[in-house]
Amino acid sequence: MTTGTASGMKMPPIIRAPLRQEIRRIILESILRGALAPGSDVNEAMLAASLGVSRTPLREALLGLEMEGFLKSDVGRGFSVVPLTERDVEEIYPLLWTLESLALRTMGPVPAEKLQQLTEINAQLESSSADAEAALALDRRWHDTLLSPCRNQHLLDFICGLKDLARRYELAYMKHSGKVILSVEQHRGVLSALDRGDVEGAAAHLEANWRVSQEFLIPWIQGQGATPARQKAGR
Amino acid sequence: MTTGTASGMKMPPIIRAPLRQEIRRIILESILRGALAPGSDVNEAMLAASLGVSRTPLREALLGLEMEGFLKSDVGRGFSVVPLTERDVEEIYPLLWTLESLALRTMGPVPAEKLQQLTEINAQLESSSADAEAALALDRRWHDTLLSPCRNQHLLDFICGLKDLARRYELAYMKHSGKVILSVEQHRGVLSALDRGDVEGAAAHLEANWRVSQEFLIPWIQGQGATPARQKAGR
DNA sequence: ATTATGTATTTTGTATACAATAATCCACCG
DNA sequence: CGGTGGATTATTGTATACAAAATACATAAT
Repeated sequence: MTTGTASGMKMPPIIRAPLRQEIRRIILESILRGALAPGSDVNEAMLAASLGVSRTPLREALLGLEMEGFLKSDVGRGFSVVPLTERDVEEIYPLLWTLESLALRTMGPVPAEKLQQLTEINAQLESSSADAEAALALDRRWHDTLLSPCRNQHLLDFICGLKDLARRYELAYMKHSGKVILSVEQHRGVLSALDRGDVEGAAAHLEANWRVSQEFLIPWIQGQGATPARQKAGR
Repeated sequence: MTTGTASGMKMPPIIRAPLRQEIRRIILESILRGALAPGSDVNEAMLAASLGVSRTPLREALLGLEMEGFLKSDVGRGFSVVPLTERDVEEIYPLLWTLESLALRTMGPVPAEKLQQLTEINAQLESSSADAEAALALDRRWHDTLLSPCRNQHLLDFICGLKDLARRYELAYMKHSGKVILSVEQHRGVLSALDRGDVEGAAAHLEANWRVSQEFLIPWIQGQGATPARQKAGR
């Protein structure tokens, strides 16, 4: 008898992740944190060397990030980080509130236990609202928890991608302005509407939530002027 | 004096497309037509050879198609065509009608000239409704024309990807059943609503349009039983 | 001094090579 | 006769190599 993966034993299957996935995570983090500045060019050889991998899985990761909207590529000139633009903000947020509302409306009533959980997260969010980084993480957790009963995987994937795009703007805003966008009030609105079974009302509050963020970002990014465009790599 | 690209002459910039893009187009077409059967495995070496390219740009194309939802990949086992499932249909169509409605509502009033164009395309659609392939192409052109004034590029990209996903189901349906899903009536509904400036009404008709397609597909795919699953490559 | 031009260097896009994992086949055992 | 184990082959995932194109640089001409 072998001691290894015996029959009845529920071994969590050994998960091997492709290199491109880990690379993607690291690069995305760099983009979100601004380590890879908006507008800057990506040098594949350098980046590959600094990550200790070859260009093949690196390029696979870069192409993925291009499809998600973080990078763009021009033939013969390679990849560059897409700039932060007012237009992007005006495109992304309506999609977010529309799709989160859709998820909320189509996923059926939220169980009471989940409401409890959401109230709790929102309380944490209220107290820890000094630290921008932590506040964003909690805000995200709140939304993810809210929509976790949604069975539409395509929809959740879209929302997830859009949230990452939005996160870049929110992080940049908070880094530059030092301010934190607070969502506690809107979250409460969503929860109280859900509490009385008013899904449409909850959706309206969700929309308001995203709209507030958008309305913080737009004047700020306008104030930044063409800054992101000027940061366009050292040329 | 040189005869070539003189100064004032507006030369349309020579567009070089990366290989992966062309490869993507060809493979997507194969998937839509069913040449690459739902559930079947993709052999990279063979496919690369048959296309006359190396595995590098081929894999880049495959990864793109995976992100779009046409392929899936398991580590160590490579790519396979995702099966046709009822669940997928139930996920994709609500997204389509929600996002097309959003585009319609946010893009402002449709100019009269566009309405004329749309009426024309719809007439063509009505007459050529014998040929399934042609009908699908015209239907697509109608929707694309309708939403062409939309300025939200992210939104249009999402819609485009979803339509490709939907097209696979509709083509499969029409190939197997010989029937054609007709949208002429719903299109007329959209147009007449737009004609009287009723954007919300138009959005409702648009939703009805997609819903009809969905309701054709669901019973059919249920009838297919687990067929797509059984077609799962030769194992 | 400034623009044009030819050359060197860098960098991308694609092809090939290699190592590790998964599938296949066949002999052997129960 | 079914199933199990081990070698063998295929296939993937990653690294490296190479060719073409773009950038940078130096030089020459106006």
